[in-house]
Amino acid sequence: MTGRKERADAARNRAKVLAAAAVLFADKDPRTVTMEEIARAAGVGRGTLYRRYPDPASIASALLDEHERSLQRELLQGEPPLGPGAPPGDRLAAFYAAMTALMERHVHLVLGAETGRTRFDAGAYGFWRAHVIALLRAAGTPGPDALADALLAPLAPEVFTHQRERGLTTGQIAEGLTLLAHRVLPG
Amino acid sequence: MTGRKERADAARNRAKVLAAAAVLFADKDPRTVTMEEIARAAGVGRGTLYRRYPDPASIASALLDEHERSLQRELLQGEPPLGPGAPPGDRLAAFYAAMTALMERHVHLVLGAETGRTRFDAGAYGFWRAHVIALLRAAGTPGPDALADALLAPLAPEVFTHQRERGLTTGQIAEGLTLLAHRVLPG
DNA sequence: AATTAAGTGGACACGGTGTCCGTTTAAGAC
DNA sequence: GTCTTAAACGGACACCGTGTCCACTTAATT
Repeated sequence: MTGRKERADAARNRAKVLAAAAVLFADKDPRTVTMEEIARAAGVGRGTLYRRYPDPASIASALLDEHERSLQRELLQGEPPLGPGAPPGDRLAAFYAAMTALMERHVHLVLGAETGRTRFDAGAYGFWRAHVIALLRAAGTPGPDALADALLAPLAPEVFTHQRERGLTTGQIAEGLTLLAHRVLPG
Repeated sequence: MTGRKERADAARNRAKVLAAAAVLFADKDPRTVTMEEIARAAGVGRGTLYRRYPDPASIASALLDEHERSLQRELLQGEPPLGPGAPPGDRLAAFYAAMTALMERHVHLVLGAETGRTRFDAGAYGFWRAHVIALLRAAGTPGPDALADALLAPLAPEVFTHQRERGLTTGQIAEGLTLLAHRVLPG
């Protein structure tokens, strides 16, 4: 994945950076974490940081990557209702539940990974989108392209954060989305 | 609204600022418009700008205000299906259509008005939220609090922009939301 | 041990922020 | 019309983050 050979000092610094960044994203408002800050916390020069990552968002993405890939694998090859086999409505509900759970643990990173609209340009969004479109098609829903973005919108980290701050529990949020899934894709 | 008497020069500058800002928000990426830039374009000192507005978002909000209030009036007292009298599903669909139309004309400003999560703190969001909750209650939908935010999420300006850039027309977006409205609130 | 290419980190120029305060100017009193 | 005063103005200032550049260091190779 990362061009074959990595020098020992480079690997050491990459680890330091990721570890330091993980702490920062968790401790402060993830949107205010700066490159300078990460460099300082990691004990690394600014230039070194920029060599690998263009901005804080890409560092958060690197930290998030593993978790997202894991969920993507389950969607493609896992057990129903998350994986193939269950009716579309159930699969959508399961997807919502999984994403909610992922957010519960990693909102910091998702917030840090998204500077404004970055959300849609990231590879992950394309994956979720394709998945939802497939479910809509399987249910014969008209205009799946437009609907898919609408159905993914509630998963924006800002929405999740806002709901939690309003006093809603993760469970309540997931229940709301389950209802949504089953009304949109009855079955 | 603004403490009764405003001095002539103050009023003149306020007008200059709003006019200049309107142009800037329309011409460039609204999220990159800076206070310095607005001050320069308006031919006004930085201090003068800060006297009234704390940041570019508040200026965009000021420009947007009139349009939002107008829609709010229609929701409360206008003709059905936007105003009271129609079944909840139809009213939600009409609300979606109206918001989509408003975005079509003023995405620039909505994008400029929202720095990250500001969306939820703004007064307008509370209004939309209360409206949607009322519709959900009227239809006897369980857990309206959690669902309301989910149903409003597709109206985030970033989502709209993304959809337009993907090639969807405003009409297709509105159709998708209409379908969503009627599936969530059948009637 | 010598070579070399990758990696490092700090300095630099730039641009935006928000505040502070000496100066200007409109509005009301007489 | 002048005077007074408080509001409004605008530029300077100190600060912080950005992204680049390049002289230096260090790991890997022969």
